Amino acid sequence: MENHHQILQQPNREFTLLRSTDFLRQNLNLDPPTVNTGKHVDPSIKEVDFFSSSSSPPKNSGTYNSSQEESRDRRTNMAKDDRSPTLFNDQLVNTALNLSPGAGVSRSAANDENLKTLLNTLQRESLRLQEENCKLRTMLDQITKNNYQLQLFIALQKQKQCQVETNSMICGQHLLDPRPCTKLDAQVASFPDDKSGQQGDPVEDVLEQTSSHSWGSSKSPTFEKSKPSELPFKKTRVSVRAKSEAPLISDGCQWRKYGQKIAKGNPCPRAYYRCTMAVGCPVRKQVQRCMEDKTVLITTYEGNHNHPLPPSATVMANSTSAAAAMLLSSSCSISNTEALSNTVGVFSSMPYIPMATLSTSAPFPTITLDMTTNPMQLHRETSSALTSLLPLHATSIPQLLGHPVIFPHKMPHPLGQQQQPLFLNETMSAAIASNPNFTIALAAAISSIIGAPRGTDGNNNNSSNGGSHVLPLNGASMLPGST
DNA sequence: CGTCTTTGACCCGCGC
DNA sequence: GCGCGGGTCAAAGACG
Repeated sequence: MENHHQILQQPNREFTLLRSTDFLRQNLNLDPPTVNTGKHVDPSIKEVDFFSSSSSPPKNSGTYNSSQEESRDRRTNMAKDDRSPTLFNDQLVNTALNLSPGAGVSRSAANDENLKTLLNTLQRESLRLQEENCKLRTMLDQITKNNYQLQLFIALQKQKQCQVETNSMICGQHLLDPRPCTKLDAQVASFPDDKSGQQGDPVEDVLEQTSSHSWGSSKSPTFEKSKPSELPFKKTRVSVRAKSEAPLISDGCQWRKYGQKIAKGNPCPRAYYRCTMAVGCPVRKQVQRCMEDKTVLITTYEGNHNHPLPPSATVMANSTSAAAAMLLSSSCSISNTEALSNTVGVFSSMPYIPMATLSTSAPFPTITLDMTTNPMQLHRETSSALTSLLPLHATSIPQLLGHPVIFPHKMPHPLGQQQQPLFLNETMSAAIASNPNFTIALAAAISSIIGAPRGTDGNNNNSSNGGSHVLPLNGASMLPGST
């Protein structure tokens, strides 16, 4: 744009342009100053507008005699696509207008004809490039999406293969009671045939069942009450344990504190937060310090967001939702220790997968993701190393898991500084949120739970005994137990 | 002045 | 039925 102004501000060139206007109007079948819309357009303004912006191409497109309709359509599409607004300008400025003093644009019809031809050609070329750019963007998005889906599929296939091998080795030791194939299994099996996720992603379909639910209070008028049998995740929670000196870990969402209580058995107060990124968002969280280690912050989430999230918040939400989705397997049980332990191999190459504990002793089933037991502690000194180990693939995760994403990653935090109390917390949340392996691990863990054969040898513990089992997300050994 | 936090009161479920 | 504990509400104050 500045180039245009600079050019236009030079007296000689401005003169030339005005002359060119006369010619275009008189000899090139241009409409008179009254454009198609009937509005009167100042000729000089029309000239400036002709070179001004790609987002507002000249209304008077009389220069495109041969392909006027086609060009108009293209310009319309181009105007809608404001993602690459500079291409059109650059083409015109840098190439079309040979306005160097030596060029000597004259009033001759031949030169103006050349100018017209050049403009026409370059207009078409720029439009073609616009379209190519659009296509390439679409392709890139698709490739990114497929890449992550492929990662997940490979992980699941590896896990399944190991599981089959293990089952063949230990079939004499375990009584197999194959659980009826679930939706997740079926969809994972057909995963390669799932083109562009149109048929629904396996994890997404599971997560869709984790519909919005209340924190558990029957008072809340916002949330529709339904029977637990209808909403299996109605009162499931995902708890994240992380070391943090700050009173609140930043997870990319906007929270409003609505209460605080001194819970019995813990002198540290428990704070209650509600998501305020959208009206009526049912997601709530509790934040409380661990009584044994006050540097450990326990954040418990419940519910699914009903609005788009920034990438970090999206993956965080998806991760916790995926953890909650494990509870979908309440009809399943985990007894095949070896089979589940095979997931260790799947995740062994992952830089950092937190330990996940499923507790059924609490009033509500709770998945606890322990970020404190990892040798790589989340300190300021190690934050850079940590983030370097955690690729920022946040944009690909939500596509898989069905949550729309508005913001690209590596953008300024949309919530401002208030929600970023410490760099440590931002790093911590980024560690959770930006790690696609974490989500892969959770998704694979879901599959391992559902895919694992049900033991009937009496070793199973049901939920009534209040037991818990540790999912081998970090290579830890699997404790016997079930939900 | 609008937004957010604090905090006491209230409601509800559950166990006895 | 009563008491306890968890969770939520809402008025008041703090803050930018």
